[in-house]
Amino acid sequence: MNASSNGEPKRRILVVDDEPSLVDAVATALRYEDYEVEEASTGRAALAAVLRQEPDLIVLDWMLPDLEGIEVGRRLRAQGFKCAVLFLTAKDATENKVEALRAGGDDYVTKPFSLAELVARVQAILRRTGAELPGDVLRFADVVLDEQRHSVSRAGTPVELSATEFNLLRFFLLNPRRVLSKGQILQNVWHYDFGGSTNVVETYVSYLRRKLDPFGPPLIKTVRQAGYMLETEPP
Amino acid sequence: MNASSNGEPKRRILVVDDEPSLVDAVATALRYEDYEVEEASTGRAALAAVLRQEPDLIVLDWMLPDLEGIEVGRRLRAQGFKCAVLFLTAKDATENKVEALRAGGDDYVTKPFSLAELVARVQAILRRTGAELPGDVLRFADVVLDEQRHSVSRAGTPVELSATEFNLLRFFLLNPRRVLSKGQILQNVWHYDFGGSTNVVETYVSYLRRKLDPFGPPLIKTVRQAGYMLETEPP
DNA sequence: TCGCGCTCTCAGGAAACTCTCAGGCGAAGC
DNA sequence: GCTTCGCCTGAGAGTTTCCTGAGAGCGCGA
Repeated sequence: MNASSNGEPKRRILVVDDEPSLVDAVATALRYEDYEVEEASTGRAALAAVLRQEPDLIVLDWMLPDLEGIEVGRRLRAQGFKCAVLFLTAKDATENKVEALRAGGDDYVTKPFSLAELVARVQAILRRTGAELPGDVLRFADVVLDEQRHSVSRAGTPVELSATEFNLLRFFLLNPRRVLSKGQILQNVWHYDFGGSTNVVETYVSYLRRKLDPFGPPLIKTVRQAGYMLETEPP
Repeated sequence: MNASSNGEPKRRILVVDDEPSLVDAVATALRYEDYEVEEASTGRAALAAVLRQEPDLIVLDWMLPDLEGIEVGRRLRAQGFKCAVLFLTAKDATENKVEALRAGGDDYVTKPFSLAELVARVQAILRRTGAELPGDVLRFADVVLDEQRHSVSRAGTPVELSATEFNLLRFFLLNPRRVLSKGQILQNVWHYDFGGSTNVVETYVSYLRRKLDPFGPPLIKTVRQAGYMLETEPP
């Protein structure tokens, strides 16, 4: 599994070490896992890069030409950056490990390390950090609805929906591949106990189709005399 | 610093290992750091203890008499427990480490380990998990809010805020990219239990926008019928 | 007591949204 | 082929929601 196979934005990683070949190897390995990687070779460059890139994680060498890696970590925390830090250290003494972790590092790897282990650690940390990510997310085909952000996108493109449109789509996403009668829809989305014309439903289905279909094949199928159904055409 | 010096409830930790002396040593060290610690010696006992205690973190031996530690971790995840896991493993092969991390464990320590290191790791993990706890500085995009100095700046320029404005912005910064309903905001910023008029919220959002937006793109997006959200426009 | 800043209410206006209506189109049935 | 019926959708009126200027009340320090 890579970092963005499901349409989520790539996670960003900053790699900081003064040895170009090492930075290169690590960056390549991480890019292969589909992360967005930037590189820096000094502590100050790293601080600047963080401001620009806002990475989710920093792979940070313990020994840098200008600032100690640990000092870089401290300054970031002091400025309110919460991103995770994975220290690279050549020293093997427990003392230093403890110091690194206390300084706000989330983990460390002792040089020399295998790329496989480093990548695994990175993934473990990001899985943990991933709290920012999906709230309650509903998906169907290439449609994503995020309840916390009240946002909808299709095929990666954000789509603006009004409140009623949003609720209607939400109801469809909760019942994919099932025919929903207009009565059911009225009851669940409009909270009408009953009565009333079902034309509102038709109108709003029309709105949804107009907003969603430009980005892909039709999603909402009408089943005459029965209702509507969220469905993708079989290829 | 210990776990509850600031009046927060103690964080709970469950220690699982079949070697009593080890459990004892670890538990004692953690209690010394002011965590609330329970102990278990088998996988099944651990599962039962989790149900009872709902710990924030589990220190889990890789090898247990009945269930493999990793299996305990899997079952917990399967049951929806999200608490962090720190594995204790005697095996030193990278393969196994990688497997553990991939299995959803959050970290691991190789036996033999020093208590100092273990405690440091525990604290590092809980610092992450406990991200809810307000740090000293909150940041979103180019907005920085320092709780200690009670100061706010955007794009480097200091911005003067009244107390209510400050608290409102603080609440937004604690919940970035999430829609906050006016009711939620009233409850958390104004501490109104009831559903009075939400016009105050609108007024203060207006104030915040007036003070913050001159320095950059809009930050607080209104989501009609739903609330407000701290967000930056995607470029 | 006065002045000042802060908090909050109120109300007008603008914008967005909801829903109705009616004409048109296509499918199903005769 | 023709009719009937159900569905689609453009237009627009009515309603809701939101924004914001103005100002009253309050507390605090001078």
